[in-house]
Amino acid sequence: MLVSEMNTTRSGRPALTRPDGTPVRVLVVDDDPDLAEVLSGALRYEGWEVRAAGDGASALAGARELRPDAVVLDVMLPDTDGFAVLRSLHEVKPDVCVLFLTARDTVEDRIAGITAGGDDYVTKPFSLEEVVARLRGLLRRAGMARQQEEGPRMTVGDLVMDEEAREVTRAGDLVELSPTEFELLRFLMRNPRRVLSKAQILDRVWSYDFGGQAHVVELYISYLRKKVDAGRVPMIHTVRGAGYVLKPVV
Amino acid sequence: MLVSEMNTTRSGRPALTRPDGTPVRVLVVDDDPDLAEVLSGALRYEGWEVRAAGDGASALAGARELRPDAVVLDVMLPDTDGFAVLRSLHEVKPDVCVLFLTARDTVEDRIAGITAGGDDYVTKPFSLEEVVARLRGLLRRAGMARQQEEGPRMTVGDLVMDEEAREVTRAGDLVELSPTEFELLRFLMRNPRRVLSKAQILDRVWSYDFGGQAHVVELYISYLRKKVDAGRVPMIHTVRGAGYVLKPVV
DNA sequence: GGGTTCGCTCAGAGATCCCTCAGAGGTTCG
DNA sequence: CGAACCTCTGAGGGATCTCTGAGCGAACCC
Repeated sequence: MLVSEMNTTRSGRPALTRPDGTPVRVLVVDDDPDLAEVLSGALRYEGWEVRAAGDGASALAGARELRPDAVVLDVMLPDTDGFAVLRSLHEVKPDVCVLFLTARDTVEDRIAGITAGGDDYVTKPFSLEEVVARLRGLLRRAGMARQQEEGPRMTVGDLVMDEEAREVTRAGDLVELSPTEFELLRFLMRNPRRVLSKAQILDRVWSYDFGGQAHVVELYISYLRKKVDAGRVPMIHTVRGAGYVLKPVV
Repeated sequence: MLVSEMNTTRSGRPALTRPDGTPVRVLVVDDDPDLAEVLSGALRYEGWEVRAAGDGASALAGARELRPDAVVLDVMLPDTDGFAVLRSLHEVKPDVCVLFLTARDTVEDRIAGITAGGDDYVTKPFSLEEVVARLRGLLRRAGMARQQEEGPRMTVGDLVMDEEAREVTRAGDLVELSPTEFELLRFLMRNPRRVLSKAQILDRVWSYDFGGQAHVVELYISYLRKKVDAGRVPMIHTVRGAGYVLKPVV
């Protein structure tokens, strides 16, 4: 296969593909057009084929047409509730993975049983990294894993992240991270050798409704350095005026 | 056999398979579509091939087509009762295993009749872990046990669980557990080194109609720690903001 | 070299998460 | 019918996490 024919993300990273090498297909269902747009953009950036819908009816129509591998589905929809849509979706395509989006106070309500079938959910407001990570997890477990680097393990130099165990080691030593630190590092590790601006990081790692300053990114980079680079050859580098890079030690 | 051809669960665990290596086939019969959906999802997650039916007639049709190894059968059905279906099922496939779903107040002699035939039952409302465990037990006893790790014994580090004897030992010492504690630990042991969220645990270990808070999970984790980790190197770890992991002591 | 911008780090307030205890209500079993 | 056990709710308290603000140093620009 020619390199030019290879399915890659816009970022140049090899994409998670279907077994036949074609892009993963995802349907996004949310009645907030802005949110649907942001989500679709983020998923396209992963190199996936995306289609959006605003209600249950068009979600079903979209599913019939696209035959998606995964669906990102808001639990609260104008016409029906998510659980009914889930059933119809499984009728259309029994092996589809579903990632539910729920409001924080809906969690205990109708979510019962959803994760039992292997599906998953995230609560609003979420970060795009989290949505992408969960989707990748779902797709991987469902067998959509043609990518070489497959398995829940990610490596940059001597830095290793096991997403399932939520464990990070540097040169074999365990590095304990808070949730935000973990997500930030995951984003950096998924984009090694590539300068990421503070704005980019903020957009991906922090929830979409975060109102604060880009200053937090500096703060969390400093936390990460203390834990990941502590006393070792640094992997996290500042590019003044541009952002940060994670580079494997040569 | 290639690794890629191996029949595995979505969670990556090796699946229980038929003697020829193909997935176990299960028919789910329940007239509540939500429940049938959740059950089917959970069984598919085990790596099994599942088909659902909502009444006795379509159950028979499904059985003729799928030729299932096991049937999960609601005793109360809209058109007939489960026992009539059972008789017809045995005509279609004499060696099929049956797991009955019964209401709490089902007459006792009927239950006695069920278990006499080597089949089993669970009372509603049940937890998915319980259904899956019972099915695995039935299939194992029926000779559907090609999996290496077969036998009713499960081991993580020095922690050993005998599912049939309902006995748990840590480093040889007997650990006495209540029913819920036992099921929680079984779920953890079936997913070692893998962070499980409170929602996941709730969906799997508690009954599908449980309306309470995820707070109970914390409580039961604390009970388990007192019994399993008591005075020893801890195996149960909290991952703040994510869930819990069971890890063998290194 | 001096001023300015940019980035790093410390300190601390407030929020959140998690653990544990105590006890009510239900169930089981003798 | 009573005792033991089990399950769950609620509250308190402690630990951790996240973010703001401020001070300081380094890099950049003239």
